Amino acid sequence: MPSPARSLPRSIAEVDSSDLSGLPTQGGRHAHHPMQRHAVHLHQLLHLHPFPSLFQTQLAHGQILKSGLAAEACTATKILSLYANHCRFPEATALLLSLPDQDSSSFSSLISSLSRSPFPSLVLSLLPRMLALSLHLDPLVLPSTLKVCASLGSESTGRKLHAIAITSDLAADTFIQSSLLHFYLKCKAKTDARKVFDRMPHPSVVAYSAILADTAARGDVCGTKNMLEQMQRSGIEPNTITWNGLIAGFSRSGHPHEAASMLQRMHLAGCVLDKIGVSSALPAVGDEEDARAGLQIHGYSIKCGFEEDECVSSALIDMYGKCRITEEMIKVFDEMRHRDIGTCNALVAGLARNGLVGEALMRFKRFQKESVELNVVSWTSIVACCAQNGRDMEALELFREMQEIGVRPNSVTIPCLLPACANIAALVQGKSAHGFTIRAGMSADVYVGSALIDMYGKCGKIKDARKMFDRMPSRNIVSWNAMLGGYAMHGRAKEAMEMFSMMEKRRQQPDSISFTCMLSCFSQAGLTDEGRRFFHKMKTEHGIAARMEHYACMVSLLSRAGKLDEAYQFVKGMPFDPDSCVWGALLSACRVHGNVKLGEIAAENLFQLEPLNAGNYVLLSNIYAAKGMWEGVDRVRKEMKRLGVRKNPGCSWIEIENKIHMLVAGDKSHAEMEKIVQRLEKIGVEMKRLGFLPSSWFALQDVEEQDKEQMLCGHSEKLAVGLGLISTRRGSPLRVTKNLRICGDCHAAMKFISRFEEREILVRDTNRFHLFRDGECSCGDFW
DNA sequence: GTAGGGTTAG
Repeated sequence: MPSPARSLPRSIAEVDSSDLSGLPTQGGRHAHHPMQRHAVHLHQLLHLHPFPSLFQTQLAHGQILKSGLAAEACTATKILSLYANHCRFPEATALLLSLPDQDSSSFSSLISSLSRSPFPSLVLSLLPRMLALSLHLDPLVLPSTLKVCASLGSESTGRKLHAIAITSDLAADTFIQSSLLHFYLKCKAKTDARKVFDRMPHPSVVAYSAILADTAARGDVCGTKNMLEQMQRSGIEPNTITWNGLIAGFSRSGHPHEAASMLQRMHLAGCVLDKIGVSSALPAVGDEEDARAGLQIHGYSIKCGFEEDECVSSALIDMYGKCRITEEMIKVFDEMRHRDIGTCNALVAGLARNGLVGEALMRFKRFQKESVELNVVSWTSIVACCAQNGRDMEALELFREMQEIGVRPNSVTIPCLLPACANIAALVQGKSAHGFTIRAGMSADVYVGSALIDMYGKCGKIKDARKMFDRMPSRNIVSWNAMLGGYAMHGRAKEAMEMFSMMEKRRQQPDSISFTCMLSCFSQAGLTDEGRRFFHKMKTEHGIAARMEHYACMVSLLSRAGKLDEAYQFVKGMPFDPDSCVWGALLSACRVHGNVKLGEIAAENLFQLEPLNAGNYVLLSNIYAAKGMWEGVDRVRKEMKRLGVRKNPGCSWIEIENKIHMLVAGDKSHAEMEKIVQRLEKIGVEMKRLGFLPSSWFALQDVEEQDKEQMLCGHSEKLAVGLGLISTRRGSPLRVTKNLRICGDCHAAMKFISRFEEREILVRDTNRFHLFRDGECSCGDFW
């Protein structure tokens, strides 16, 4: 016998007949003819030995290949089943397909094993051959085969199996019916699923469970309840699986109250919640309000000893993350003895959701160090985490790193990454991600498409955004809103309105976000009456109640058009307390229009709501400075000092030759800083000479001399333009993105630079795009 | 031989 340590042949062809010398022979008898000898060996090996090892199986396989004994169906079938016993499914499949004579029982038995193996997809390589040979598939194997088709989404094969079931008179079998039902539900062939169900004379509890879980998951509350009633009327009681399916379905479709009610009914029916029920029910706990229910379920899980189940724990982690109970979330994770990748991912996502980027990145790096096999979900989570928390450059870097180590981004990764490109207008990287989606065959994905529209829009490429939109094979409300948002940012009211009419024509219902985009667009474009009309239309024609962001847009719309008092009246008439966005819109308009009185009211409210936001103090201070009210400036500055509020540094990005450069106001660390400053100073001299004196109207006035000089050319957007000027070809356009609103001083300087240097400059600030061309700005100074 | 669970997306 070969020792187990002996290395296995690398391939069947490598097995030599001399390898058989070590095998036991029967009573020392040796056959003389080589063919006979092989046959004896094979006989001994396969039929007399009780449990041939994998090595022996491979030897036998090698023998029949060499000696032409392959025609012996019985031997081949035996080898086939031995391979299956040793979980060598790919070899078994290849062997069966290579046999000249194939019989239906070998196919059926191998398909049956494969469907339960880690290689269910191999079933799909056997089925076409079997169907082509018109071989009969064992009816007992049909349900598991359909299950494979369902899980792999192989719709056409499943449909063929349905036809076979009908022609072989098997369509009345309850198992086959339930399997067909499940198959059509999985393939989202709703009508066919319903047909199968309706044709069942007596649906079983399994069939009811499948259809109930699906109806609940589609959010059809009424349909689910009716079906449940019908089931009970026909004398079939739901079991644990039925209840769990209902709970999971309602949780997923965003009906937490229905899920809770099912949980209650389950309890009343005497069914005990198992760990699958726990992990199905937890996702229904969506926010702080439901946290009590979540805590109860956690207590119950501890009592039952469910917390060691990875699914239960990751559902708990997710629940605590959504309820913003982060300490408990981390505790659940840290107290687990065995963590799987799902739990690690849930933790990273939970930290990300709560803005704990540093902790998320630290944990992620620790997982890498501990050789946790991070998958595409883990990487997507950490990329999303950075992109959602302003760490855009790190998101891009992580995206690069994941590909470098061979983790392939999927159609979720891309919509997570693209906002990072959009935030810092990293057009080259965004385009490269676009290229990736085309190569990966994701072009039809509606989430990917919508994220690309958003990215192109925010990178200043509104025409490319529209091209993307027009090419999408299917669109949803997100796609439409991305396009509307793009037009809003570019102040293109005409196009936005055309888009809106197109939505109405194509019966795409606008949602609350669509109206936010429209109102913001009208605000950018200064179309007060249109804005008022849409605000009204939203409620009367679409039944959408105005939310905080709609009020903020209206305040901005009115106040930027100079109707400050009307804006203030509007705020006072709001049905709920205005938030910082609403007061913030009023305060920035007060700065533009120099209204001290209203500015003080808005600022006072903002200081209450967000005492540590430096931007509000700076705005108020600027309003005072513009009027020469130095004691006001001083008061604000002292208040900032008292509270320890520091100015949020201005930060701009510019992309030069595939590389994003970040410039921070007052930070001189960029390698080219000396040249940048020289260039800007030269421009400053020219501006002075030609009478375009930089107004220091918008800068904090009462500052030390050194700061004043820094302010003159230290603003980050100016530094970025300076860098662009010294490092790109003459005449080529510059695109700059800023984390704050562009200041008046810079606005004037950009106009000058665009003419003096003959450059098109596109600056995106928090609000909108400003296209500077030949001394003018697209916003018509309405910034 | 058929039905139920956790993690990434505006």
